[in-house]
Amino acid sequence: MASRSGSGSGSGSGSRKGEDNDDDGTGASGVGAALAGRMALNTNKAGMGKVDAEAVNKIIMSMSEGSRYLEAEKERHARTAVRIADMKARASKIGAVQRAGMARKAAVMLEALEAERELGTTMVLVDMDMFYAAIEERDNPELRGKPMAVGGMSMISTSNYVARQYGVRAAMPGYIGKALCPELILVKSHFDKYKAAAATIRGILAEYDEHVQAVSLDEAYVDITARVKAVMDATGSSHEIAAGGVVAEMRQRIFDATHLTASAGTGPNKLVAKIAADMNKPNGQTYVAPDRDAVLSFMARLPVRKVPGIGKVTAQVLDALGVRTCADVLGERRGELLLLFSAKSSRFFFRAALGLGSGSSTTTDVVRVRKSIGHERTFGAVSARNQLVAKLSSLAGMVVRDMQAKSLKGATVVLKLKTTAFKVISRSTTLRAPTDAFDDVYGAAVAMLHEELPLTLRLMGIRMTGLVDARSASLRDHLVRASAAPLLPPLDCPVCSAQLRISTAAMSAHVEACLEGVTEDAAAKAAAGSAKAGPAATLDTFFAHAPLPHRASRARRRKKPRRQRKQGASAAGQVIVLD
Amino acid sequence: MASRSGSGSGSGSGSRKGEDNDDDGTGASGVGAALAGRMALNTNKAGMGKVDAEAVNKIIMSMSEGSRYLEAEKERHARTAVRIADMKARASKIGAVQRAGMARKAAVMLEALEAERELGTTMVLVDMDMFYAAIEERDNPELRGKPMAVGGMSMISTSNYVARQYGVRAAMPGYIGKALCPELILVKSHFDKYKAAAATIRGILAEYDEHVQAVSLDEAYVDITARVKAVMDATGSSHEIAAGGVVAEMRQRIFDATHLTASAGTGPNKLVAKIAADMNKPNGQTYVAPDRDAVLSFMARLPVRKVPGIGKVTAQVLDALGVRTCADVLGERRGELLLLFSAKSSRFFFRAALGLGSGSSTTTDVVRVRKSIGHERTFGAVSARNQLVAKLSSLAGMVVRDMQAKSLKGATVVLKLKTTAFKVISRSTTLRAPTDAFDDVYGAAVAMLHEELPLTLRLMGIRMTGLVDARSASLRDHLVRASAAPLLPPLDCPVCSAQLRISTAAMSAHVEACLEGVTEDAAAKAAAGSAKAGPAATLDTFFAHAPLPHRASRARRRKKPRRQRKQGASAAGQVIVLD
DNA sequence: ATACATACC
DNA sequence: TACTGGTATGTAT
DNA sequence: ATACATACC
DNA sequence: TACTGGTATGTAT
Repeated sequence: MASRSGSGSGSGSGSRKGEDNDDDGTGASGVGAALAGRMALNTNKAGMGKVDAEAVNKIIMSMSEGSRYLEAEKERHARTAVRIADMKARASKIGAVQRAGMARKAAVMLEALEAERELGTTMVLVDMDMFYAAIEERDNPELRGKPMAVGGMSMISTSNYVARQYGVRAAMPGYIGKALCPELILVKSHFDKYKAAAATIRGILAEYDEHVQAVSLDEAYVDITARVKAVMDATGSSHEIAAGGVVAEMRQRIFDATHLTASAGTGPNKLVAKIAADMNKPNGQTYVAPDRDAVLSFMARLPVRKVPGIGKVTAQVLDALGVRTCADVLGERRGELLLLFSAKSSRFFFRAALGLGSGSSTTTDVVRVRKSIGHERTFGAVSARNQLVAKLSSLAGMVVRDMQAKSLKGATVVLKLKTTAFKVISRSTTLRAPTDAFDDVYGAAVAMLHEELPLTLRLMGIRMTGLVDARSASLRDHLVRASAAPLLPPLDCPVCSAQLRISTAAMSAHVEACLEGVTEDAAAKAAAGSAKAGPAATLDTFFAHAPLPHRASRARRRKKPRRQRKQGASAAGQVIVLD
Repeated sequence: MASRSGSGSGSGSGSRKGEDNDDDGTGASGVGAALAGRMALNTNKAGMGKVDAEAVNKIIMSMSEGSRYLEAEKERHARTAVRIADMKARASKIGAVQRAGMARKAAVMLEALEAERELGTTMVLVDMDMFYAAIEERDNPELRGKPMAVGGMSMISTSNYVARQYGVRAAMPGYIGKALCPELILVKSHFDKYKAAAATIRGILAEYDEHVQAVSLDEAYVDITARVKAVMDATGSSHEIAAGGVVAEMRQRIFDATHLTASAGTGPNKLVAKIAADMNKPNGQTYVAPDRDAVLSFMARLPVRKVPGIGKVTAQVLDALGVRTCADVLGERRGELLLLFSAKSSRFFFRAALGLGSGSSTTTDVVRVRKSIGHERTFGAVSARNQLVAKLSSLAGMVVRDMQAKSLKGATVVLKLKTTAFKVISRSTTLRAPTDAFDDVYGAAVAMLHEELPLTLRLMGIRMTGLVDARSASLRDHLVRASAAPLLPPLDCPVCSAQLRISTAAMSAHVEACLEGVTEDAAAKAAAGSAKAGPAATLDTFFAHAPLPHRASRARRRKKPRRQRKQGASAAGQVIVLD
């Protein structure tokens, strides 16, 4: 249930900045209040100290009154309510014996997890303060001290701390911001400047850790283990002093280079570092010692909502079970968690509550591989087929351009639609072979769109998944086509060029074998290709440090339409995929 | 990849008996020989000591020459070959570092598994010797000493030990048996007698363990833990002596009551007991002490093929990796297994190689719940729609009758087809709600069949899955319809005028069938059949000891056809299912 | 494979 | 007037 | 959810 | 002449 995003999921243009995007309940009660809470802001956040939450929520609700957006929100809220009710019902049915048994089982699991604890790493999360807004203020001093946000009337990316006093924050529509604070200045975004600053910052961070992991333009993880050790060895100072000094130095250097402030968190893994960074904002730093007790007491009082991966829905569900803090996760209710959530979710909760981080032993070994590429656009209500098709063509063009720029092909075309009632629909088609051709992508998308129309839409998107390296794909492609062919004509081996009249099964075995002998060759070609491809034209905050050669994923075959899957067309020669 | 059937999967009418149904390779080499090996018999089995494997295989192959069956076998063999080649290729790519790392990981896993070992139970598998054949010999002494098998020209269920000398064994077509041994006597089966004997035997076994678990008519697990302990306490004898005495007594009592001999295996769990029972056949017993070393040395030299759940395909794949015995599983290759197989499969291999049994702590706590009910029939080549539809109606009648007799309803109708080329096709439809109504089952099946025709078939089957208790289902049904089915109008069949509240797909199938004049007929037949067919009308060897109250599984909703899933029809009120 | 929900910035 | 865009992942079917 | 392969008796 | 029938489970898509 909880979604766990790994180290580097990220942000494209228009992304909102993280320091104030919250949404939890206020202290109010009742259904209406609960919904208000769902939409409203959290006063616990940086820069929100003096906000009158009730007044702000009242304005937000009045602005949304009767809107399609609010109606859709209510729908979602109703579903969460049903889900919570169901879970509570299940919880109430748990007998004392079962409860005790599960609590014991949870204790055993927790012990096993504890054994995985590693404290040898010193990780820092550096998080730029109100990044976009800070850059705009820096470059236009007139803005300082005034309520300001980067974005437009439809959506705000980041707000400065003055604006936050009024309840104006990221992911809020500009017109609501204006309602909250009529003097609010909305500044258009300047991504080139943000990217330039981000590059400067990364350059500095890379001096501390060549594998610095950028999460977004304004956030990055830096492994300072070696650096801290060197300082300790040289100065004889404690770990805390050494780490504190290194982080302070990093922040100072960033400021000197960019005139932007950063906050930072230091801990034995990314999870702790990330949470710590949130505790002393803006322009501050927090340290958690690489010590079991220090980590546990740091986590204990933490609301689960602060754990990255536990969002508003999961936090609400947990709250309904009486679980609010990480200590609660490890306490009396631990057995229920095991019983009521999936194995993955409960394990994730337990790991987080123990402050254990994401699992993989070292941080530098995780090679991020892009898994999808897509674009989506919001527009005014459109029903006309020809208009929608035109927009789709434009989206397909963007996606194809990005795939080609990255030498990737995609196997599955995902069409995303959002109706004017804010209902989101997704449809997907898996192609016979991965493609980067406009006609394939556009054709599949249009076909799916036509299946759904008539609709009145406010958004469409196209995304490609099942990405493979374009060059290795063409080889594999051949293989797949050959092996899926119904009858058996003479076949050419795409690798050694031999023409063989053998069964398709034998042929695919042959090609596999040939492929083994050619791998280095292909890899070399791939390397050459990527060298000249150069830095991508697209905004590329994600995976900024993922090595180029793309791990080819399993080739996929398109399910043949049933009509064709007749007796004659035996399944001979299919490529059997191993588990 | 390996399929793990639990404690009690079983046998229906025409089931072959287990003691000689093997199929592994002989010592021959080369592609042809490998295929021969795939089809041929294993001379390692009970009663096959003097068989000239090569001669037998030659005859078998010559009988099958050019048959559709053999062609289909070759196809399957080719796929396994590709799969093995692919796995070997993957294995060859494993670097030394990765190999060492995985071997270490495997060692850790093995240690964890070892911690789960339980030795407190004494389990026996009682396996009747050549059960059906023994009963026929018993009741017709003329057959003794002559080569004989129960079955017909198309299929043999069991053969006696004389016939096995000729290579005649279970799961072999009778005409091949005749070719191997022209004097072979084929005796028709008499299931009433077999069932009567089985009931007598179970009655005896139940005196030792009231929860005796019947696997099939001729096999059962008996937990004699308490009995053995009582004997030890009373006589002061060792565990081995006490257990040996109890098992010998059981076998003697079975013989006294039925004049049939049994073999038995004794061990600390079902896995060990089952394998042990195979080691001293016929009319013998084998004991494995409840001691870690005893179990490990018992398993060590065992070919993996002897592990229940590792069949001929998995054994071949393992063999290609150099894994033949359970010791091999735990040896140098253990890292590769972890890398090359799914987590479930490798864990299963490891557990088995350690002699650990199926996992659940005690044996008596596992309540077997039937998960599907179905029927299938082989017939001569048929292409005609009306004939196929008529057969389907008959199958639907059988399935519906069985569901009603057991007070079950099924959510999903699975149609199974086998072409005259032995290609197996399955199609399934999940209904709006679980049903036990003929029209629903038949309608869905016919609709799917029509989607596939034209085909020339040799078999059809219908199976229902997603079973729920019929009474609780009707409640749930209401719930599901109320929340998930926005509009489900009653439809009138324009042919028979019946007003049916079924899906449109089912309806159109119904109409088609009506047009062909099948439905009323079939429905009438089915009704008549179910009326006079008592609860015991079906052969019921499976789950003989499963308590009646059926655990209701999650209700399912049928995917609405896309046309209906439009903007207006919001998803409000759906039942949200928790994880 | 497909559809959708959740989460992050 | 007016509630983003890009990506990953979990879960159910 | 759907399709198919493997396995057992 | 001629290669079953009933059930469970794993895996991929």
